Amino acid sequence: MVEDPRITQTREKALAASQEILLENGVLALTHGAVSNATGISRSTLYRHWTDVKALRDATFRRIATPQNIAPKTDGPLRADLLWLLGILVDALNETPWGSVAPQVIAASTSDDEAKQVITGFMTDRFSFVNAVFQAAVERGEIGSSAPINQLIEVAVSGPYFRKLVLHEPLTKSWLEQHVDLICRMALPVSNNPSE
Amino acid sequence: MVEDPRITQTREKALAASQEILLENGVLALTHGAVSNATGISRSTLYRHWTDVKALRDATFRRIATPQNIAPKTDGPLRADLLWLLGILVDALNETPWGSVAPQVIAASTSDDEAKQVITGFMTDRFSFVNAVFQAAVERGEIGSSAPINQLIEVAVSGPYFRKLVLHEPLTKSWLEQHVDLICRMALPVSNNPSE
DNA sequence: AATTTATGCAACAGAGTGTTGCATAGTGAT
DNA sequence: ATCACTATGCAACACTCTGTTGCATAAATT
Repeated sequence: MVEDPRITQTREKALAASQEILLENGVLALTHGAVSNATGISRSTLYRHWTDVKALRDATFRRIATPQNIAPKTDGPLRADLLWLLGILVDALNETPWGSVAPQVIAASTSDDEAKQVITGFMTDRFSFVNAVFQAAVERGEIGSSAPINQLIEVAVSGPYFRKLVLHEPLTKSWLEQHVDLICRMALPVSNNPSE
Repeated sequence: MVEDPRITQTREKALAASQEILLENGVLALTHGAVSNATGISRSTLYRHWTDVKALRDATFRRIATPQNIAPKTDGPLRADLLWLLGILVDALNETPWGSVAPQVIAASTSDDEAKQVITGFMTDRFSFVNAVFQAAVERGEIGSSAPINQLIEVAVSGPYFRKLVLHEPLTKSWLEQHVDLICRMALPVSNNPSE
C-alpha cells in the first residue's frame, strides 16, 4: 500500500522546475505550460497534480517558504543575540530569492487561504526564534519579565521587511544595528535606574 | 490648443471603472475587456490610452494611492498625537480598499518601477506626517533632539502594515495603544530621570 | 501474467492580450 | 458652415494561457 513512486518523482521534478521558474521569471511566468517545457512532463499530467495555476503557485510558495531550523544564539547579551538572528533574516531578504517571492506570497495571502497559511506559518516560525532570544534575556535577568515581548518581536521582524519590500531601501549592517539598538532601548526602558 | 475633452472624459470614466473593478474583483480582473464592458468604451480605445495591462494597473494604483492632505494634530502630548495620526492610518487599512490594494502595489513594486514609485511616494507622504508629529514633540521639549526620529517613523508605520498585510492579525484600538506606548518608550528612553 | 494506475498525446473550447484597417462622429479652426 | 483633424467604435485577426477530455501507452502493484 505504498505510494506509486512515479507520483512523488513527478511532483518533485515539477516543483523543482516551478521554483526555478518562479525565481527566474516571476509569478506570471509560472504556468503549467512552462513547467511542462522545462521538465518534459506533459501538461495534462501537471494539471492532474495541480488542478489550476493557483494550486501550482501555492505549492511552489510552500516549498520555498519551508521553515529552516535555525538554532538561535541565546547566550547573550541581548543586543548581540538579536543582531545575529536578525542578521540571518536580513541576509535571507537580501541574498536569497525570498526577498522577491515574499511580496508575491503576501499579496496572494489577502485572497488565498493557502498563501495566507504559508506566510503566517513562516512568520510564526521566525517569531519563535526571536522569542527564544528574548526569553533567554529574561532568564538571564537582562530584561524584566514584564517587557512587552510580543510587541517587540513584531517590531523586530516587521522593520526589515517593511524597509526592504515597501520602502525599497537597502538593509545595511549599520541600519540593522540602529534597529537593534532601538529594540533594546524598548526592552530596557530605564537605562540607569539607581533605585534598583 | 486645448486638449480634446473626449480624452480626459474617457480617461476619467475608464479609470473610475478600473478602480471599482480592482477593488471589487481584484487585480486579475482588471483587464481592458472588463473596463470596456463596464463603461461601454471600446477595447481598442482603451488600448490607445493604456498600451498594456501593466499600464492600466499602474494608472489605477496611482489613482487609488493618491496622497491625501492630512493636517496632523501636533499640539501634544506625543502619545495623543501619534495615536490620532496612526489611528487614521489604521482606519485606512481596516476600512478602505487600501488594505487589499496595498499588497498588490507592493508586490508589483519589486519588478515595476512605476508601482515602486507609487508605493514609495505614498509612504514618503505618510512619513512626513509622522515626522511633523515628532518634530513638534522635539520643539515642545517633550523628547530630545537626538532621538532617532527616522527610525521611529519607520517602526511606527511598519508595525500596522506588517500586522495587517503579513500576519493578518486585527488592528485593534488596544493593539495600537500598545504600539504607540512602545514608540513613546523609545522616544523617551529614561522615564523618570531626577537629574534633569 | 493480470490488473490497476500514472503518464503522454492530441484535440478542443474559452478567455485574455494586443494589433490592425476602416468607418464614424465629435472637435477646433477658418 | 465647411474644413481638416483626431478620438472613438467596430470587426477581424493571431497568439498565448487555461483547463478539459478521450484514448493509447507504459509502469507499478498484486
